[in-house]
Amino acid sequence: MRDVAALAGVSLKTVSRVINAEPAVSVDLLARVERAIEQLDYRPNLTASSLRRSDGKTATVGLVLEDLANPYSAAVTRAVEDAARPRRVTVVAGSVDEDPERERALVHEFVARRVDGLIVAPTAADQSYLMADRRAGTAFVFVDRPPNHLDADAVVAANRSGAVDGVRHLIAGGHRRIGFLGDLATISTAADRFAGYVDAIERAGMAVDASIVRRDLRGGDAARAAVDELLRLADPPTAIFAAQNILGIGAFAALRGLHRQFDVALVGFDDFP
Amino acid sequence: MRDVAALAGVSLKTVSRVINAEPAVSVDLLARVERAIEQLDYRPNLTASSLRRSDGKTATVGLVLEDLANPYSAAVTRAVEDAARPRRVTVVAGSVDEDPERERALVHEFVARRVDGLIVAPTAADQSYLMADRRAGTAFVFVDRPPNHLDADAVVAANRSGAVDGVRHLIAGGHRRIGFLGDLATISTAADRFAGYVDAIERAGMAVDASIVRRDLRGGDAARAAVDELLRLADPPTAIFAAQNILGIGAFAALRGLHRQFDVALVGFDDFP
DNA sequence: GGCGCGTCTGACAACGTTGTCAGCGGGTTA
DNA sequence: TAACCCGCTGACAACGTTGTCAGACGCGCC
Repeated sequence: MRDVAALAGVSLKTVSRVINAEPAVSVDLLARVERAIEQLDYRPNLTASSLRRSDGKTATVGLVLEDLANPYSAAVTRAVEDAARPRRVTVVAGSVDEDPERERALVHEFVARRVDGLIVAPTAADQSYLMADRRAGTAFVFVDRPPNHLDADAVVAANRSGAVDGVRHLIAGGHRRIGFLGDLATISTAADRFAGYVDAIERAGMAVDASIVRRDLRGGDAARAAVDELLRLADPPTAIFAAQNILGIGAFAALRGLHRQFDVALVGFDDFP
Repeated sequence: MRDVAALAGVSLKTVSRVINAEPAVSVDLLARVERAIEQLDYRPNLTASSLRRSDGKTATVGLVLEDLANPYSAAVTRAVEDAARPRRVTVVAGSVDEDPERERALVHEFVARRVDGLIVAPTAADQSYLMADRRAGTAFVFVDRPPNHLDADAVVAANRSGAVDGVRHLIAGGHRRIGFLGDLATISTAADRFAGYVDAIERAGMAVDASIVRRDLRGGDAARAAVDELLRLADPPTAIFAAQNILGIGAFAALRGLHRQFDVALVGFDDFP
């Protein structure tokens, strides 16, 4: 900026005014400054600018998600980007991989970069550690799962009622033995979906059979193995409710591998292409 | 930081030394400062720090990709994050959506934030506009497609030979009429893959039949419609080569919709779950 | 001619941090 | 005893920008 001011023969402040499109600049100087900027390929330094600015805003939001490569996190990232773009806000993102330590580290890294707000899919059992940061001015919103021990806004799916609907659909199709595949029981969404499964089964006057329930499955391969196992039981399920997208993909692959994709019903929570 | 220094009864510089783990601090002061940091919930300001630092590094890389929600971009984002994490580097990312204007805007936004380097999947027909930024110290690497009119490193797939392999596989399966589905012909990877298709067909002593070639397809729905059309031809293809993941997904859906998934062969470039 | 007002411009300090350098005290060497 | 070095500490300037304020100039009015 100094060079631009020198080349245009004006003060630093005038260059700053041009860059921020402040009105009080004569057309003459405006043109001179713009030419100098062009000539020198000057690029404003946003970090310096947000340091000095009175509101201290960095026009950045942080995204702390499960795994940027998984379709759900990717969709959230993209949706946040679309909301941020017209507001000229930039998105920084990181993956937690269900590691509470990593969640804290990411949050603190983003706070150190002074993001204006943070969108977090919580993994840790306790988010009260964010209290201090919130007091210091960082905004927090949670997504996918509600925070624990912290009162804050959260955007979550209708986990329980969604699972009820899915299982009812299978019951309506005449199924009486419906297997369940679920993620880690400690994850609140997984717990809610399982509760919905139990609900639907019991309200249909049936009992949950633990032998065809597989919880704490991590990843598609685990789901695949679980389905292989369920179908080898003496009294195998005729339908499967997969309570998460990756598990649904794994279950589908298993059924295809066994050429059973047309006679074993499959309903999956979440979506995938 | 000022408050921490005051509470610990030391100078700003000493606090700075503690934060940056510089060795020349007595254990006594170290403990006092750490206690003060703890007590005040002090969080260092990385933007101010990188402004002052001699190397001017921000420990940030920018990712300019096609669409953060698409599996390819998501996988790249995640891979970059995994490489960045151990180096304590943060990732900022944005979607271009094949819009050259957007590519420039994103790059300039990231440069204004003084990212240390940029990883770009180029869309614009000309990347020479980056010359000035590169001179100014930003590092550039390209991914998925090579840059145009700019000499820089790029990481790309074996587009041509990969397409040759895919089509040969179909030929080896006895297919003589192989349909082609391709993305915008202006995209270099799409052009290369089409060239590979032509190569394989011709080297097998056959001729490319333009009536079963569909290029410039955007998105799964377009691929679906194209397959519907191809299979209604008087002399329909017995196999389809889909030169991109989204197109492959669309083609697969179309075949299933027509219950032809077991008699029309399908090979797709790229991968998806 | 003097005054007030509005428009434009620049000098200066400040944002939160780190690089540089000088100073202090105490031990070691010639 | 003098000279020197080493470990530790803080004062100060600087990074690139913007907020504040004061000044210069032109214009219209009394």
